[in-house]
Amino acid sequence: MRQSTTSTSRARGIDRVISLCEQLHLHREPMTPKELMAATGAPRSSVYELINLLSEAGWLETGSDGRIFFGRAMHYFGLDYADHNDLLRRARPVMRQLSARFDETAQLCMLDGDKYTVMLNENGARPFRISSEVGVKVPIPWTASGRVLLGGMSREVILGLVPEADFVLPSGEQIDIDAFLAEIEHTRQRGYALTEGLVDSFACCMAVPIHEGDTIARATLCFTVGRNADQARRETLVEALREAAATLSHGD
Amino acid sequence: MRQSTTSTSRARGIDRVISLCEQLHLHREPMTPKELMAATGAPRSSVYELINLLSEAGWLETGSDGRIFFGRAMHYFGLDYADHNDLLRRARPVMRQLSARFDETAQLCMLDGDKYTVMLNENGARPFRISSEVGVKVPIPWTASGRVLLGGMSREVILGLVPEADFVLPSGEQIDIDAFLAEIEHTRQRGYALTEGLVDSFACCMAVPIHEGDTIARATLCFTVGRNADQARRETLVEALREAAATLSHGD
DNA sequence: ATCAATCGTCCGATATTTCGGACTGTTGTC
DNA sequence: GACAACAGTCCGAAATATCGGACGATTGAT
Repeated sequence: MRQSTTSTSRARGIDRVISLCEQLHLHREPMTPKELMAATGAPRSSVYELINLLSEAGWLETGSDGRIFFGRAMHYFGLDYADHNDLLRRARPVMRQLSARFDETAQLCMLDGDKYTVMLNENGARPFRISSEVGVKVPIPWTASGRVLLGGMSREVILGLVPEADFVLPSGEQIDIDAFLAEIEHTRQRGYALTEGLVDSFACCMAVPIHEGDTIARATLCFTVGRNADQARRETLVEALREAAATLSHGD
Repeated sequence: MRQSTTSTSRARGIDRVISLCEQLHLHREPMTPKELMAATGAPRSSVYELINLLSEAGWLETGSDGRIFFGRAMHYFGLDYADHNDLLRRARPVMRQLSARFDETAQLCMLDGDKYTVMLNENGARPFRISSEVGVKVPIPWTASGRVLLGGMSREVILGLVPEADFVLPSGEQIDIDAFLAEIEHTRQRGYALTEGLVDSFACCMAVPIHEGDTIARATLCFTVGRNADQARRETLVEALREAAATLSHGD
């Protein structure tokens, strides 16, 4: 996505549309026109005009409480995307099956800019589970997927790719770069990544790479710390993950 | 969606964005810039500028063949819509289960303007099946859902709501209004709609209403003509549909 | 190698859109 | 009931984006 501090004044109207939609997405909740004004920095009359234009096209809808959110058209467009993205389409049943087999959450993540993004999330039926919303973006070093990505990269490339701020965990803890590099190397040799209690103290994720063209994607299994703890079980999980990833990797 | 013959000259830039996305959705396939120029009627440089702006924001993506299609951002927005739409969210598991139980296609349709639109489509596992893409729009009189909708409406209201052209079936056959009204009345008394070989000679659909606020929605089961033919089986299907619809209907 | 056709980018005059603010209708307070 | 605050619409001067066309890059044919 585009920086919110877009200084360019080119195509302001369209920038407004884009930033309005991004704000809606970020809030993940319907917003009032007032909130949209504040969030986008657009003047009142412009926001209203935008809302009207986009509502007419079905891009936005106004709820019974007067709040604005995405409309049907976005549903259609989003499904068009998911249908046409080869990897996503093929991955859905695979990830669903993976999730069902172990009754844990299976995810497909893709790199989007300098953040990992959850593109598919299939939950197990377990009453308490680790789960994310599709579209959630997470700094590379926080994720198991990211550790797989960085495997084999030089220190310089890694430091260039990852924004400094992303080495600080949500807990406030600073990731030690040297220890991190060592862990990445370990991950690379092992062939899969494992994180425990990193983003959240209860989350445990395993990730393996998917190779498909230039797309940088990872398949992960997520569960709560403590589950699937013994080594044999973990081997089984990793093996299943690898198999899934192999199915999805393009043979070219 | 908005008429393609929008004569208003207000906010042309945004109109262009809207029409570009609508064209992509209509074609259901990635398009070249050239095709987009032709489809939207926008000048060459404008199309390129649009593509660049929207690509930068992740709204569009360029495939390896140079064709343009929706990008990741649309996926996020679409899922936001589906997550926030109460009915859709609750309906997904219900329709999935309905589909699984009979191994037929279950759909949730909503009225969008004067057309019925498929909002959820869960396929049975059967190798040959009746199915639609989410987002497909169908004239009211062609659908079982539409017959449920019109139940109880006066002749005048119905003729005002349904565009004249929609009384002509894909086969070219003209629907006789009087027979149609009689059938609607029959449908209303029976409590569910049944269409056989209407839109397509092999499609058979059953629909029941879902009551939830002002949203006009229907649950349907679709299968090929000839299947589920005997009366007892149909009763079972209808009963299950009614149950699903009751689950989804809001108790207010 | 040359040429033609196509693809994509860039630029600036001009036709268009934006946005401050006035206006109307609605809601809530005293 | 009077008033204030708010929500949404509308307008036109001023600020801006649009699009014709020129340009360079790339491809393909001869």
